[in-house]
Amino acid sequence: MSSQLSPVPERPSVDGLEARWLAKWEDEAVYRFDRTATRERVYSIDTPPPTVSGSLHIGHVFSYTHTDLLARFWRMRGRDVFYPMGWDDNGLPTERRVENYFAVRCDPSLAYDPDFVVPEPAAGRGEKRGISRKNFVELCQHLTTRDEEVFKDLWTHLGISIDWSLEYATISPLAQAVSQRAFLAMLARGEVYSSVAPTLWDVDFRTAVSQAELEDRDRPGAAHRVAFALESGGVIEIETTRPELIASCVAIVTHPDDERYQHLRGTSAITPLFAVGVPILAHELADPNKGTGAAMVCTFGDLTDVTWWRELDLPTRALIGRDGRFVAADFSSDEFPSREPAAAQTRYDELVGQTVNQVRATVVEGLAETGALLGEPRAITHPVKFYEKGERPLEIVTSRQWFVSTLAHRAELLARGEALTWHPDYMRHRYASWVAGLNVDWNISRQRFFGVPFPVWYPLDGDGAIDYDHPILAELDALPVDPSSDAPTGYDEAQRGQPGGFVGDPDVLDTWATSSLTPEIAGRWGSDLFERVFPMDLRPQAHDIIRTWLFATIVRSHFEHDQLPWSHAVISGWILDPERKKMSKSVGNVITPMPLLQTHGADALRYWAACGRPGTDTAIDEAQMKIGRRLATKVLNVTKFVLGRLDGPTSPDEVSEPLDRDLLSALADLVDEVTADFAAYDAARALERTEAFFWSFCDDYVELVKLRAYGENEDPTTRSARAALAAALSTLTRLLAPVIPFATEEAWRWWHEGSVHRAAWPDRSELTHEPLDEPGSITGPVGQVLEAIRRAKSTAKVSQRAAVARVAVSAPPHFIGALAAAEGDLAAAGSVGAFAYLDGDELVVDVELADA
RNA sequence: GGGCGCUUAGCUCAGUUGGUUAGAGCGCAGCCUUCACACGGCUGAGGUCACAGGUUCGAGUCCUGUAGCGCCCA
Repeated sequence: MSSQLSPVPERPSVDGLEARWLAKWEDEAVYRFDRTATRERVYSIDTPPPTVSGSLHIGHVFSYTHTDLLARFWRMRGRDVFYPMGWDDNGLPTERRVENYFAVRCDPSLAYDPDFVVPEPAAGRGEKRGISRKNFVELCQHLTTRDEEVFKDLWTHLGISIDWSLEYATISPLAQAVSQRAFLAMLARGEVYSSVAPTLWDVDFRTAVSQAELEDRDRPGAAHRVAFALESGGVIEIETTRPELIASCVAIVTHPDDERYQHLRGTSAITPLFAVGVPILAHELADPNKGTGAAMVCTFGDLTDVTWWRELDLPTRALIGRDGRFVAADFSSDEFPSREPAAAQTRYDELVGQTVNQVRATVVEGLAETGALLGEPRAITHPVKFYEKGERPLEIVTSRQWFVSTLAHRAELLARGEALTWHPDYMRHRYASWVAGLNVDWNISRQRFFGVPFPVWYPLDGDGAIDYDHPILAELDALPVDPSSDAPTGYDEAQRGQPGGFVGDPDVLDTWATSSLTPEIAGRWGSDLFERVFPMDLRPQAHDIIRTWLFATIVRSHFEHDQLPWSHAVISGWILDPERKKMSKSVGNVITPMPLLQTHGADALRYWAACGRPGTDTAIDEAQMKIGRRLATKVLNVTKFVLGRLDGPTSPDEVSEPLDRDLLSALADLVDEVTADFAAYDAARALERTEAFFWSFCDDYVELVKLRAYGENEDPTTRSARAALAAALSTLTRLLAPVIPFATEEAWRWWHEGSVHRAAWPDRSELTHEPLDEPGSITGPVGQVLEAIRRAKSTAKVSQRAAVARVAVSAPPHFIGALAAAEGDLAAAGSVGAFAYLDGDELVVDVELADA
């Protein structure tokens, strides 16, 4: 049997432990989920699938370690831990990475090239080669598969206790089937709808984006004051930052209480340059203090225009096309009812095909020439909406999109957020304010390529026109489908695009519309596994994706399962660089984890991460990693020492000496506290306590009992010391195991068969019968006097081994009693010849060194 | 504009429901080559708890306000 134990090396080291134990864990399937476990026994984690096309940075180490600490705790507590890992590979970030990496772009008009070879990585910023959609998707698959290996390698080396047999990817056929099934279920229940509507649009990526993907950026702009002629004579002045949209103006609005414009309400104005009549209306959102208090409503300059357009039931005069350039318009039509159609047309035709900036310059010039521009444009800085990954301001383009109905369910979604347990608790406000601020339904259509297709086709009528009102839905057992290559049931592929035939929905789903289903994907929705793991226990994630991933997952679970997808959300902070600046690619301060891992070791990095409080941003700190490494080394060394003292098995029942019993009583309290900390999702606090106890165990207790533990094995005081050392070491090793899994495993296997990571979490019942007194009532006073003896030697600049002739202690009786109970140990540890005790209120220790 | 955090030793941070003299680690200084560990150990110095009021027998902790930093939402 002892051959199962791992040998204690001459000089223990933390170097090289990773390689040994990773292989062994894999071999022994230490982290394998037991699929037969019932829900009560399971602890399930909805792991964040990282976007593998993004760069791997130290922040990943941080947050994923936090989750692993909890996984390891619950596993040792006897729960069957469901801890899968997935990759969020579908979506625009991957497309962009593939485009840049290989210098290609997707051209859906091209035919598939079956002989296509994966190109060499592109060197510079050359012209991008067009390739077919299918070839492009294959290239995305190729690169993500490779990127995933890099991430997997990091998790593995960090000792993240994932069950790799549960790996998933959001572009996999499984995920596609789940996503399509969930979409169809929402459609059947009326929670998703398609409509032609004003949509936030990125003109570079040429796709719609959702509210969750917006960000405001401060941009320089100019307020132009423009005079509109009134039909009744005179003018009304408006102020706008987007004069280029005057041709799409549909109304002027003022605040209902704004008395300056009371008399004009209900009358009409004439747009400059294009001479289109527009009504002057009232709306709450018109700010009397902004500009002149009168604003022009265009279709569409911003989201407020959309609100005005909808609520005031205004016509549509859309001019900006999907590429961000102005499209043709007919100024003699009902859509653009110009009073001077010929002049307007001439003026406008000049603008067609131009970009927003070009049109603005031309229009401002025209306004100036005609005298409609009042004064010089006033330079301002104002927030402009951007797609978070985009480079040009978003436009609003009218197009057909699929929407998930969120606004109508706002109150229920807020209630879900209330019911969720947040760590830290204040993060719930992020969710609440996001949900409260929703102003459009969730647009899930993306006009892109590498994603999950909508499982939908549309019939074509006899003229070849698309009938959007009667979509043909995929059948459940056919999922996943790709409507661009699969024909719907009842149709033949030859009918694609033919009158009387069909067309596939050309769009793909928003990435979040699939990754919001990670519980269903990882849990194999529809199989028995799902019932064993759902709803999950834990959602760990960073705070920047509360409005996307967390929100979207709640939405889906609310609709699909009428419950929360998990009971706890642990929100991790960000990693800052050593100067406490946020890491970002553009600043160039991103730190990659692998070199740090190689320098300091996995346990060291994990220790640093474990010190970070939930939700708190943490600066990268190599000094802290060194401390972690030292802790790991100490575990090895103290274990080597204790094992060197043991002679055969021990039992806590042999712990008879007061000092030893007191140590275990204090340790029993520690176990309770640390267990409570972990159960409250505060691993940092658990570590802090454990670490403090561990060092005091090494520095004081071990030093005190060292000599006694050397004694004859038959001596009860020797056996007491040995049994206490063994019990304490076993307990502390297990308490530290989640944080430093490699060193604890190494030390544990020197005297245990099987993994510490499958060992039972400590319980106070292992350690103690009845405490003699308040825990610490002996180790405390003994420690204080030991410290005084050391101080005396340190002050006298002599070795700690130097002999002490006499120690006189003046203290209250209970203190003296504690010392007397451990006098032998204290004498041995301090090389003290004699003790003298005096009654006193204050502690006074007088140390008389022996002559040298 | 609304909201949420943060501000404690040179640095990074603990400090749960108010309760002796405010803690830890790092760094710094001094000492000790000790038979588990020099990738170590021992000891020490170091703080007006951002600021101003208030509640209380008592405030780092509770309340109000101010300032600075960060973030979320609009």
